[in-house]
Amino acid sequence: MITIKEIAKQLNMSTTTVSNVIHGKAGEVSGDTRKKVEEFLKKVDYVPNISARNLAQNQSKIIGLALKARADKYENLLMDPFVSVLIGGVEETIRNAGYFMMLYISSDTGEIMRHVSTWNVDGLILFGMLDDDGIRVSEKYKKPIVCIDTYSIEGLKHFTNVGLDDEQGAYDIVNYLISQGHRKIAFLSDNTKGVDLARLTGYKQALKDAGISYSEKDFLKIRPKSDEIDKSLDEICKRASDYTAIFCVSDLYAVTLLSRFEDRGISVPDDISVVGFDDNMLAQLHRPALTTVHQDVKLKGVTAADTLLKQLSGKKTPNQIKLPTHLVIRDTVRRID
Amino acid sequence: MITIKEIAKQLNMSTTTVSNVIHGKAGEVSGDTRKKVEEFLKKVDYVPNISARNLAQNQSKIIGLALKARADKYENLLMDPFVSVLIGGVEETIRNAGYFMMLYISSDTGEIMRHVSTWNVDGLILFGMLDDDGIRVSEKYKKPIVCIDTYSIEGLKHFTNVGLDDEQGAYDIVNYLISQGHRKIAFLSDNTKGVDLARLTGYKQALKDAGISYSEKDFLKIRPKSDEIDKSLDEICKRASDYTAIFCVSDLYAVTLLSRFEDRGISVPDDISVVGFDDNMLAQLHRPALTTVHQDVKLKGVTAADTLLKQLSGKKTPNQIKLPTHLVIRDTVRRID
DNA sequence: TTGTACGCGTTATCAA
DNA sequence: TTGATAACGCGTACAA
Repeated sequence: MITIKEIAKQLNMSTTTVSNVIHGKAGEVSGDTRKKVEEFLKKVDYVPNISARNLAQNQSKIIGLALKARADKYENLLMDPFVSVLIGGVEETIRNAGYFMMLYISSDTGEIMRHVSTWNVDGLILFGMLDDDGIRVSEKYKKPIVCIDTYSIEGLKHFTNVGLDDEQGAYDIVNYLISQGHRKIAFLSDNTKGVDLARLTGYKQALKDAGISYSEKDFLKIRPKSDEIDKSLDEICKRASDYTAIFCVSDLYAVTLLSRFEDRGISVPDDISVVGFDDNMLAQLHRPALTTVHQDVKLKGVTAADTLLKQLSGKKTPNQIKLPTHLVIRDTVRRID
Repeated sequence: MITIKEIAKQLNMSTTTVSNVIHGKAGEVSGDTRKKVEEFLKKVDYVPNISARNLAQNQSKIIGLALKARADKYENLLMDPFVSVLIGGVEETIRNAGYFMMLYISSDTGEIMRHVSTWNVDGLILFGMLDDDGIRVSEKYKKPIVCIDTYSIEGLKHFTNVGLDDEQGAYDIVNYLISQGHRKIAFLSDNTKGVDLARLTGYKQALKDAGISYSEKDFLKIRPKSDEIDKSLDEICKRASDYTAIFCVSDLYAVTLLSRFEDRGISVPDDISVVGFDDNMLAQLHRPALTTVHQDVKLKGVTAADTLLKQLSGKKTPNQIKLPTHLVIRDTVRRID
């Protein structure tokens, strides 16, 4: 690793001049020396030392992507196709802008914050924060923050959120179910916070607008931990006969349920209709193919990164960005009369 | 961000003392001042500036995970469940060891190397390198490198590889197919390099050992790019009737094929048997559930990271680590006579 | 046991 | 147009 100092010595000039050439401060250096330096740089394959640069400039060119893992969910957050596609979108955008991404997965907000300050991260993208996590973060960290899928009212005051019209998406698909003659529709999820709450609200609203009543027992709770999922799935299967359709809060759950139904000889959509939310690979590859709500997950990641980049360059961004959804009708809903 | 200097000033002592306390050099500092400093550190929530530390120590505490994207495959590498689970395993291991992970996705080896040297990355995990990529890397970069699933003979000379007994796994499942009476077995993949070559070799060997001949046309080539995949899948479907079974090089392809067969009214396993490789979520959730070869992808990531960590602490590691596979028999193979 | 002084590689300020 | 020099925050050899 050759340094500027060394280069300057070998070229018999000052580090300033070399540095100026590197940064293309054309006005400050004669075309002649510029050429000489540039050639030399190429020859020795000069690569700047980012630590030194960061120290001198008090910045880092790093954007942190902090994923807060829910302890009760997967052992491996990246198992979820949603998460990985999201990361892909963020990474690509950040890289193209000349920044670097540091991925940090943790269920401990404090740990995330310590990490972010040691590295002097220039900006932060937060995913999976619930309730007041975000506020705690923003008290410590005074640089730009963009959230993904965060719905806490407090959080929204402090930073911009990139989300989805979850409520509308849920409303649309439940409404579609109703238009196909369904009136006994259950909702399946593992919690009632954040995104899941928004989708639950859309579901309830659609029922209400159609004059269908909702009661607590229409909420089918799945427990995703590997040692519990089988049991909770069995419970759900038993209660399935009370309904003509089930709206699952995600494709992953919908497809999981579909498989379980198939194993038990329950035929979809003949015996019961099932719909999901996300439109990911699972929904597309499964047979029968899943009727679901489409969202562009990669775009979500790209948008979040773009928004942060804008803030980094001093631009204002809206407080709330909502990406659209649309219905994807495939083969898991039957018209009933 | 408070600095050591500032702390020393406020406490009326030298930076050395503060630094010594931070690094737990117990012998060098009296219990009294130690306590005083420790309390103060906690109070002001001191966080070291990593850039400065790295500069002073000429290290970075960063481990780079470089994924070489194949331009002809997905638009988004992280779409592949294999890749994302792998990343999860690496990240977790690295984080638990007090290191940080920097993810870098690129199809340009030179770009990866520039990135790695600017950040003065302490060690490197490489995935997706084919042929001589690895050698080019190792010429520039003199710190520990661990490869994942790299089979180039040249590469193996230079650094340790964490792989799988791909050949054996392929041999086992093709052998299973043969034991079920199949003799017309096709191989489906998108290339014949690296891992795919190893699996192809296992497949051919199993055929050979059973006295079944192989010809070029038994290689069914899939083209995974989104604008080509439909066409190539159609071609494959047409040729499917020549075979009683198809061994797909990955679960992703196997499940993709399964869906396509279903759409065309070809019944699996009644009309044709299909097997995959990986045993990922797709294989488990699809119905009929896929008969496949299991590999522990997360363990692969964990092992790669562990191996690198060992090298970082000066230990020797074997040149080649091969993780085992095992057969998972589910519902996509029919016994024929 | 504690303090001083310097080096790490870069950028920035100011003078020449 | 160029060069000397200070500063960024930390670790550490060496002196006290």
